[in-house]
Amino acid sequence: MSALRRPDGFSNAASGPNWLNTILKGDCVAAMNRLPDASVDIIFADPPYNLQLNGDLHRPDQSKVDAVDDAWDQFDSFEAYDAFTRAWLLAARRVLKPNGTIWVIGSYHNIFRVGAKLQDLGFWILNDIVWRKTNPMPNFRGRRFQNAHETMIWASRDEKAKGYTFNYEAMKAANEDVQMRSDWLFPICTGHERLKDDKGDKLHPTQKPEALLARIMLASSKPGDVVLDPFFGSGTTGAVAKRLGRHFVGIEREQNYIDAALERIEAVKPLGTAELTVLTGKRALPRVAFGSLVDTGLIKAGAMLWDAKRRWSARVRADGTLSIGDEAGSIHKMGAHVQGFDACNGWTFWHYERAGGLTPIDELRRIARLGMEKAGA
Amino acid sequence: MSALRRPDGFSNAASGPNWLNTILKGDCVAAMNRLPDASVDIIFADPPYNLQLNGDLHRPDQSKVDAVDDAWDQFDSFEAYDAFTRAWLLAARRVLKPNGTIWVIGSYHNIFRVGAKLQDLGFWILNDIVWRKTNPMPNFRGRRFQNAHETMIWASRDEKAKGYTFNYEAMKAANEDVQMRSDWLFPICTGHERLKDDKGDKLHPTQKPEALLARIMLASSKPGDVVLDPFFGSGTTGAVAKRLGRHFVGIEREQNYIDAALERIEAVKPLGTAELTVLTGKRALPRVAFGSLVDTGLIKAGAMLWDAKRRWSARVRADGTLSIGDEAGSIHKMGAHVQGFDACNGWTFWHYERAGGLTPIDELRRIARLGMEKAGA
DNA sequence: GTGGTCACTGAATCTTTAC
DNA sequence: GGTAAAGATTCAGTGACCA
Repeated sequence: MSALRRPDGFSNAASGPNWLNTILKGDCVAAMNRLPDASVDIIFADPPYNLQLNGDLHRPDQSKVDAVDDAWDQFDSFEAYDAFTRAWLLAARRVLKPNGTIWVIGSYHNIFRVGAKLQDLGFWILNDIVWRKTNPMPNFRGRRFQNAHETMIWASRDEKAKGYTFNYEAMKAANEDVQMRSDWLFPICTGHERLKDDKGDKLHPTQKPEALLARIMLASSKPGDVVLDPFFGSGTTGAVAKRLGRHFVGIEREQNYIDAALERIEAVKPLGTAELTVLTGKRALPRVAFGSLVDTGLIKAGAMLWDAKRRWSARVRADGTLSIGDEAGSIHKMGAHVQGFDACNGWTFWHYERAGGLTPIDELRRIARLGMEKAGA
Repeated sequence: MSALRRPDGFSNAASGPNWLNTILKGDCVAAMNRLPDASVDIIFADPPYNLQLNGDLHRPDQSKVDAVDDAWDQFDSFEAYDAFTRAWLLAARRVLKPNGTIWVIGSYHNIFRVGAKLQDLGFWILNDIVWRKTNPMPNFRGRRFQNAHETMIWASRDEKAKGYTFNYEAMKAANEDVQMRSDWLFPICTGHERLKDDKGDKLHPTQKPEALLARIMLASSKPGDVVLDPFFGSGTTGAVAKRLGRHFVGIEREQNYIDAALERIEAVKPLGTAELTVLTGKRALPRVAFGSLVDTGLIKAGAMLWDAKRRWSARVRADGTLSIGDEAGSIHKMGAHVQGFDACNGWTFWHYERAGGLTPIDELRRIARLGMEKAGA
């Protein structure tokens, strides 16, 4: 294992496998093949886009656009690009945990090929996410629409993997309490965040903004998770992972990018547990069994419950089930039963009498949780 | 040709081929195969998204694909969808004019496969456009991001086809005078625009908003162009085409959709010629040789020209070239020369003295064009 | 410090016509 | 077909420098 020095500041510096929080040098497929099966929680991949640029492009002021013409972005054909994509996706799939997810970013030049190959290999697309750029480069010749976005695909390892991490509440809380949409707005990476070389030019042609990676990790990983980036480049994934209390594994071929990324990551200060808790949003609320409400006396065995319009009623039994005539079952089952539905949230369907009106039993659950907090549970 | 009755209100009702402004009933590949080569200007296609093959899909040989519950595994399903996509894209490519363009809309379920196949068949992607929905359906389970957009691919027939229509200036003017971006914001189709069946339910599951089609046609077609929609459905393409002075050809298999679309299109009132006039830029104006300004006396041989800041000057020669010291050449060449650039627009770079100030020689070109108009040239 | 000007820059599949 | 010439074209920033 050609693990490089591990940057400072990781709590597990002395523990964990030797490839954790390091940058592996070399080809991404070969490097991934040296990692164990099912060893990473999420993968962020920013593969070559295969831009297929022709000649030079000049701005109206005659200055030349600094194009991405690096050798690593050159492919002979779509077939060659597809073969490359298939190879690294296969390697990535093996190292991904069964409930892990993968993110791939691209533009219209490559993203359709990547998406099709993801599906071919059995990955299951969860969302396509549009990164809308606040400040994209214009279309200088006025021959197309301004290319103002890039596309990310978020996919689970396979269709049956339902246990992937999605911090729904955290995303909602971060989005003014409405669901986070599939279109995200961020500036491109400029200013001081953009790494520069000795001459003051951009170090890497396609450095991604940290805000983008932060949202990805906050949405789809937990503190302590391992994030793999097979096209590590300037190390944005590693920097954000360290700040957010995740572990990273980077793979990169070029030594100058590795050096810059290590230095960058070492300078990152991890957030404290308290700050991370805030970012993670609402903690998962403790589950409350309806029966425990009976046990603790919040509601008494024998009490009557109604739906909001008093069309149906049920009696609370000592074991925490409801009975209606001869039938009995959980609050959910019985709510579904009377309505003729397959499913029902009994907490919001059933109500109890209080001060002459009806109150959802969810209120009792809330009270029960307050009691659990006080108890330090 | 199984052309149906042509809706009223088309100026060419008595002329044009018999398939113009009609809906062809049947399979889209078979129907397109009955149209002539290179006969349509743009194609808008909203193919089935459904990868479960529930009866909507046919193989290229017209045999029906078995429904979902059968032994078709995922890979076979994707293969069948790819074959279907390839078949209709090939047929579409033949009927598209050399400088025509195609729009395909889809979601993450199918758009990656469609995009890859477009590239495989030689189409050249110009943009991918994101339709951001103002009012998307929420994600009810809270297990993914709200799927708040759909993706459109805009492609020319092949890489070398540079003569496609793109009304850049009109799009820019419609967007607060900055160039139109690749992310568009529109509501989904609801309210009175949404066609209803006898029971008041939505007639078609995926009726697209007219605003979306309007932007597509205003951006990439001219009045009088022919717009083909091989998955016509409720006829949004036809309705918008008629309103915007374009011709349509629709293909649809289900008679109830055809009936509804015909009725809908007949009710549309076309806009007048004046309202349809498209803002054009300098590209559309007649060319003027600088020498002709000298010939007509708008500027005199021997006159001096300066750049806007009077850093450089040049002398007009009788043949319409400029001289600076020993060097001479066109207004463009000399403008580039003094600045050390490869290229320069001499019309806006060089200025002449008027009323004590400097005016671009482009003003003289404008005057010359006015004279050409009066002369009826 | 403040404000104004100017130079520079970003994953880019970026022209049209005449000869 | 190719080559050469004409001529059309940019948005949201950041940062340096100067008054």
